Amino acid sequence: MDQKPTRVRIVDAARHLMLTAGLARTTTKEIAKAAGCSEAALYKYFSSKEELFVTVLNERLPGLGALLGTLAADPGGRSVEENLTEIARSAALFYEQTFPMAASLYAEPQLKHRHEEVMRDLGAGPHKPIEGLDAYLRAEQQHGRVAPDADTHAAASLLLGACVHRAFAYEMAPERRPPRPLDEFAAALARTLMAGIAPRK
Amino acid sequence: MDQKPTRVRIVDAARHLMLTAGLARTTTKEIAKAAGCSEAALYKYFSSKEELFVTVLNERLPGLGALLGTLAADPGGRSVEENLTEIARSAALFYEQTFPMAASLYAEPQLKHRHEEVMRDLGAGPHKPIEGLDAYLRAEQQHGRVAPDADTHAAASLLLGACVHRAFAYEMAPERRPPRPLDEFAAALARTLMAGIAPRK
DNA sequence: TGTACATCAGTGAACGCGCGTTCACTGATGTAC
DNA sequence: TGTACATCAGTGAACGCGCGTTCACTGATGTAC
Repeated sequence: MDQKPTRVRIVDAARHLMLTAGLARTTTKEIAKAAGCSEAALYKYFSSKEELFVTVLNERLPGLGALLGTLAADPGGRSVEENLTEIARSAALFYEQTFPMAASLYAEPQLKHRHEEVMRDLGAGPHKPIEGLDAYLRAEQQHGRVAPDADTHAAASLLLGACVHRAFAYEMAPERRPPRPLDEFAAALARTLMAGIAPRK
Repeated sequence: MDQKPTRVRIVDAARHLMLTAGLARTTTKEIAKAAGCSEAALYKYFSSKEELFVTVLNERLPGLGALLGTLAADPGGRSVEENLTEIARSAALFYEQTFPMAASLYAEPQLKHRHEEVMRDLGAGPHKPIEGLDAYLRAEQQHGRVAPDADTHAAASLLLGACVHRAFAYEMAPERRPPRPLDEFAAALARTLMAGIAPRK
């Protein structure tokens, strides 16, 4: 059982600390300790701590785009409401993981700005899932499974917004659990939203 | 034109820096400079920097509860959709102001934890607006202006979530403006949501 | 009124500490002959 | 095969810096007699 390469262990350690300890407590010393190497070793692979952070953000943050893109191309055999439930579930899990780290960036405007530049060049960003869901809903509109006069952008904002809010309000406050389990929450959002955008019979 | 008391100038300066410069760049030196006093003066009024921060968070963050409480007690002469539009407008403005500062706390778990304790003792917190809006919607349900089988909690999560998400995705990224102006956004959310929870005729 | 003292908001300069970063170095592995 | 050298991942110890905090002090104002 030989170890992973040092570079990988460093990025993993940094990511783990950023998620659990908060950006401010993620120091070079702590990263090195968690990665099992010296602080000096960090600088063999990254020119600065900021570059290491940007690497973590770009290499190790999961994307939400895949699921949304797939659905827009092929809605599958399920109803719109079932798809929306699944999207809400995935989005809530995604934001639970991602949100604390993204939020941290508001404390370090310089780091946030560098991250945003990279995101923009990649065509990514927090507005992308909205656009993806919007595209999916418009595709369903074409198929007549969503009312022709429905505001798909508003609907996308509502659904994903509720998932972000859940992460914002209830994560990292371990003593206060969300009032509803994830599955029930996702289903309720999809049902409530669907009632507003379903085609009139 | 005599000045405001030093304590007030310190808290104002700290708040302003937290909002504009980010938590990590809000140092005692910068606060003192902005308040026009010495760093030592900070310690005449606050026992530590953290206490100053907690003071700012508790004394100077606006609340969203007031509007929601008023509406629950007295829906006024307007339609539910009009009220929801107004709520969405207020909430979006509120989160635009508040969100960057609240998000900063994710970088400093210790500070975040202290803030949460105070919030809990005050009975406040980010889940409260949801509960307030939920209460308002249930009141409207009593009056027959919201469908009896509507999921009011899901509806509240959707509306306020979309407002948080707007702040999250588009604030502090000055080059990328939100795709829709605030008024239009708020109206679209209210209309889309209302279609789902209005009583069936 | 003048005088002696108490109070108190605020300061300048220094403090120790932990941070990100650098530097000269080591020891293992590969390679040429 | 042995020997001399090159390469390279990684290190221990130190560096300067900026941070939050403290301390002895000042100078203005209030108060007792």
